[in-house]
Parts: sequence; C-alpha cells; structure tokens
Amino acid sequence: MAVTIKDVALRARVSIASVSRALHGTGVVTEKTRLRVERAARQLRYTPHGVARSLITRRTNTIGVLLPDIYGEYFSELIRGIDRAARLRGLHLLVSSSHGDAEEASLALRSMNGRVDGVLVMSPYVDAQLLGNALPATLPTVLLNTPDDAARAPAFMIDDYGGAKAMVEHLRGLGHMNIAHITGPEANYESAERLRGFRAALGPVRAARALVLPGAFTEESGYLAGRQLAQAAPRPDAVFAANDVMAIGCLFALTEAGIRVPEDIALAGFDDIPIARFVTPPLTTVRAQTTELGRQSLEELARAIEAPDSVSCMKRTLGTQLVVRASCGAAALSAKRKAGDRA
Amino acid sequence: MAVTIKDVALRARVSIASVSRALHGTGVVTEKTRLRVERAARQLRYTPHGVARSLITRRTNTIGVLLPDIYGEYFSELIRGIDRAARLRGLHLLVSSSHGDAEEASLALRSMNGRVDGVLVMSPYVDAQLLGNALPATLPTVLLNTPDDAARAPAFMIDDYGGAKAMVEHLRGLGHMNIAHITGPEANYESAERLRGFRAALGPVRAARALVLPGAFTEESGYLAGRQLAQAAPRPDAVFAANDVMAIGCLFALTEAGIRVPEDIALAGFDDIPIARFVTPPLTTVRAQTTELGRQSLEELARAIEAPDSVSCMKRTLGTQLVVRASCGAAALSAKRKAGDRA
DNA sequence: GGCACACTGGAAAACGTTTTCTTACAAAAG
DNA sequence: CTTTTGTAAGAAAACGTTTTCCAGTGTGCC
Repeated sequence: MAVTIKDVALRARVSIASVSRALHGTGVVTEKTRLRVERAARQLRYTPHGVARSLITRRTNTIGVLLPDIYGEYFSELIRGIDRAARLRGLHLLVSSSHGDAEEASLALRSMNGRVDGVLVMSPYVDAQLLGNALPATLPTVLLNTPDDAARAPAFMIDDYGGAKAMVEHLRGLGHMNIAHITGPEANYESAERLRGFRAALGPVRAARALVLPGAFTEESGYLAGRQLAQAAPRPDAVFAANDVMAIGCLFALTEAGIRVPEDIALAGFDDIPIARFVTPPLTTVRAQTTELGRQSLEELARAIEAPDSVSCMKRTLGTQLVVRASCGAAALSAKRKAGDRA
Repeated sequence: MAVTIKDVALRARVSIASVSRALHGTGVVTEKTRLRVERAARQLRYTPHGVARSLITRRTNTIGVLLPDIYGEYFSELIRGIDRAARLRGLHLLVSSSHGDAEEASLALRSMNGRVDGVLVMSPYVDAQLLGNALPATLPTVLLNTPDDAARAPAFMIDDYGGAKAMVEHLRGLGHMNIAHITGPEANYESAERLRGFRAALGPVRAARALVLPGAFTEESGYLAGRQLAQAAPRPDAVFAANDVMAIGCLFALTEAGIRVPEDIALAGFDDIPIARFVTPPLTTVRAQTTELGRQSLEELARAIEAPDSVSCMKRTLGTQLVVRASCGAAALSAKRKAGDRA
C-alpha cells in the first residue's frame, strides 16, 4: 500500500491539514511543525497522490494531445514544439494517436474528460464538428490543421495552400513546364490543401493535364511514385511531392533508375524536416514551422486555460517559407543560400 | 460547470448509485431505469470524470513514459511501438521527456505518482539507482536501455555492444583497415556501449590508434564529424557512426567534399531508421528493433500491472541484425540483399 | 491580573466517482 | 394470512487530497 498523507500525519503527530500546509508552503505553520512534517515525509518517502490532488484542486496540469498519428519526423517536430512549451509551463502531456475515424477520436476525447485541463486536437481527417459532441463545451480546446467551418475554438493552421502554390510557382519560374505532383493521403485536409495550391499555381488548363500520383506521406509511397515517374512518358521535368519523406523516397527511386536530380528532373518537397538538407542533392522544400505550430498552439491553450473567458476563437495561419536547395535545379541561387543556411 | 453523475441522477430521478450501475453495466438494474438513465445521460452529454473515477477504482489506465528526449526518428519509432501496444490494451500514455539530469527525471517521476498505473523509464544518462528513490517501491516499472546493476525492475536493452562489434567486424572483413568512429553523447550509456563494441572488434592496438570523433546523435554533429574526416590525413577507409542520423550527416559532408561513398570511404550507421534505405547510397547499418523494444517493454509493464506479484526483474536484451546495403562497399552482397529488403 | 487579539493547528467538508451495506418491496411458500 | 426469500434501488462510506472554519493557546496591552 502506498504511503498517504495520513501516514505522514500520524508519524509527525499532527493533523493531515498541517501536513498539507507544511509541505505545500501554503498556509501558516510553525517552523517546528514544518520540520517535523518534512522529516516524516522524507522518512516515509511520501509523494502526494496526483489524482486525489487534482480532484480537489480541479487542476490536472495535464493537457491532452490528440494526433492522427505519431510516426515520422513531422510529428516528432510537432510534438517537440508542444513538449517544450508544456515543460516550460510545468504541464504534462497525455498523448493519444492513430485516430482514423471520428468514432475513435471521439472515444479518445471522452476518455480524456476530467483528466486534462485542455486538449490540443489535430484532426486532418475529421471535421471539428463531429468532434464537438465528444468534448464538454467547457473544456478548453485548440485545433491544429483541422478543417472547421464554424470555429468554436482557436485554430492554428499551416498555410498549406500558399506554400504549395509558392513552390510550384517557383518551379515554373525555373522554366519547368511539365510538373507532376505526389499527393498525401486521400481524405487528409492538408494533403487536399497542398493539391489545391499545386493546381492553383498551374492554372486550370495545365492542372487538368498534370500527372498527379497518389501517395500517403510515407517514404514507401514516395518511392513507388518515383518508380512510376521514372517510366512515365513523356517524363515530367519536375516533381512536387506533398511532403519531404515522399520526396526522399521518390529521389531514391529516381536515382536508382539512373535519372539525375536535378539535371534530368527537378524535385521539391514540403515541411523541411531536418534530414531534408542532408540528402543528396539537398532538398528544395517549403518550410512549415512545425515546431512553432506546436509551441504556439500549446501557448494559446495554456492561455485559454488560465483565462477561459477571453477565449477568442481566432484562426491563425502560420506562413511558410520557400527553402531553395539543389534538388530543384536552381543551382546558383542554391549555392548562395546554402552557405547561410547552415550558419 | 461540467455535468456530473449527480445531474444525471437528478434528471433520471434515481440515485447516483443507480446511474453508475446503469451506465457501467455492472450491478443489476431494471431495464426501465437503465433506459431512463441512459436517456438522461445522453441528453446532458454526460461523461464520467476520469480523475474521480480513478481515485476510487485505483486504476488510471495510464502509463507514464519517461524519455531522455522525444526528438528524431529513433524516438518516433520507439514511441510508436509503445503507443501501439498501449492502444491495444486501452492504455493511455503520459509522456515526459528531456531529462538531462537525475534531478529532473526524479521530479518528473514524482509528479507522475498516483496518476499512472506504471512507468516506462528510459534513462541512458542516469543510473537507475538514483531514480529508485523517486518512485514508490510499489509502482510497477520497466526500464529501457538504462544502466542498472542491482536490477530491481524488469529491463529491456538493445544489444548495443554486440551490434557495434558485429558491424565493425563486418567492415574489417571487407578489408577496411583504418576504421573511424563517430560517437554519441558523452554520458550516454548506449553511446558508451557502442563505442565499447567498436573497440572490442578492433582489438586493443588498433582501437588505441583509431580516430574517434565526438558526436551527439544529431545530423549536425554527424555533418561536422564528416567535415573533419574529409580533411583527416591519413583518411580512414571506413567510418562507423554510432547512429544513422549521424551517418547521414556525415555522408552529406563527405559527398559535399567530393569524397565518394563507398568507393573512397565506407560508411555504416546504427538503428536502421526508415530513411536509411532511401539515402544514396543506401546506408549499411545495424538494425535495432526499436519499435519492438517499445512494444515488448510496454507489454511487460502491462503484465506487471496485472499481476504485481509475478514481477521477475528479468533483464532482456534484444538482438540486432546487420543490414548490409551499399554504403559499406559490399557491393555484390548489397545488391542481392537489397532486392529482398524491400519485398 | 484580566481581556483582546494574533496565530497555530485540528475537524470536517468537499471534489465525483464506485461499491458495500441496507432497506423496501414484491412474490412465493408455508 | 404470515413469513421467508429474492431483487432492485437508495444511503453512505471510501478513495487522498486541499481548504474553510473554528477552537485553543499564548502574548501583549491596559
């Protein structure tokens, strides 16, 4: 049986109230009793029972994090941002991932009820509407990259559309005429937005003719798409993959097939994961502020928890940045950038 | 104010006890009252308060995960293994990372007290002894890759020593005489074990002469080591990096310096992260069963929670596997393997 | 020396559940 | 018709804390 506050009180020969006061620093206690309590607590190795504590204080110091997946560098970066900000505020993270459908996500959300002070929800597959029913209206919530029309919670987004558009425009500016696209998973919101940006940059006519290969945000799917590209006739002169890991998988398939990047075909990705600059050739990509997205959304959530009244339901879109490296064939520019890039 | 069981009881005109019985399926209730309760619960959107629930049931269905870091593909893989197994068992994950010193880790552990049913601790920097004081003796614990002499908890390890030794022996077998090593962080247990394996494979004389470059398990540190290697005279004919991301950083630096891999210098890593096979040339590495490590340790913890008496303090070492790809220069063998590798 | 006052520490309520114990009621058996 | 048995539902205890309220003690002032 674990040692409770009662045991400490018994040993220190004081009431449990005094133990609480002495250990927690709150309330006034005599120096003498404080020492007695502290000694007893130390001897018994007493640690307050977190659950009992939060039941009465109505604070768990924990925030729930609902993610579609947890796998790969992208989520690693995101969680890092969340984790850092949480640590800074003394908050813990209750994570829950792999939520294919609304049913599962809803269940996970319900089971978090009363165990967290707020939730951070990233649900690119499921509309926020459906999730709404799962969580009590009072629970502070912040959405990440989640399609939500009737925003009833603050939401943070990456400018998937704008980033993709800018990248494709950049490729066009380099003289590439025939640009292919490797998409993300079908029902994914971000994936759809990036595809939309791709199409917008091409214009309706070219977009209709463009080669669009289905991917799944995985190295494997990028590799398979790369193999298809290697055999395509006519072969596109540029490929824009919806994320970096697919771009890297694709790069490998192309290299394997003897197709040179960027000489024979230009390549670009999205996200700027850390490894992107370390592949050969270094990957031109769209920098999404993934860590920052995690950080900001947690900060906003923390604010919402502190002051539930001032919740603003604002929607904030984080801008992206074109990162030109060698893989797109903008050689001169790339060389110049690269020097500063690692400084 | 959130809706509680009392509100449901009031609305359904039954006692709170009946509400609990009706909703939870336990105990006997009349069909009529069950329906009444269910209707009331639905109308009020009642969700049980997790904290209150676990206070009385003495079950949180949550396990604490203490990691030194959360960043990068390695941890991503590890967490994936843990997460999957946890999901299968209906367990939640309370993660806590970035624990440089024993103080921090100890604090994190204490704050988990009473909020988790057990803890999974990976602490390659801090001896388990020091951690011991932080957690109540009764709390089920499983250690991962943590140095622990007086094992008082089940422990799972990767065979860092054996894997490194096998790899270096492989490199020697290919005819490489002068093999360099890029280490992990200084105080890290796994890093030390891999270095030990490296030295053992070389033998004392060669080991003393070998070039050992300090790294930090990051792409950046691998890149910097690669730059040093490029300028080293005499240049080693093989490099064994203590993990894959450093190997990839190193590969980039070498390529950048016009040094060909594997023609001019052979390269090998450790971990077999997913991206390893997609760099050019594909990376020869030691496959550590990272996901499996996560899975097995969680399963063991779950067992320990179910049956606290049968806790065996066993120490289990997961074997590694040599994955020969092109980067080490074993071209013929590599080609053969590669075909099956992706099948 | 007596009274007010400051201050310390204890008793008890509260948090939202689950579960045990008890009660009430109905049906069956004598 | 009375007693027993069985079942359903309510009352209350329990989980381990924090915190409010109150009592008791000692000190300072008149």
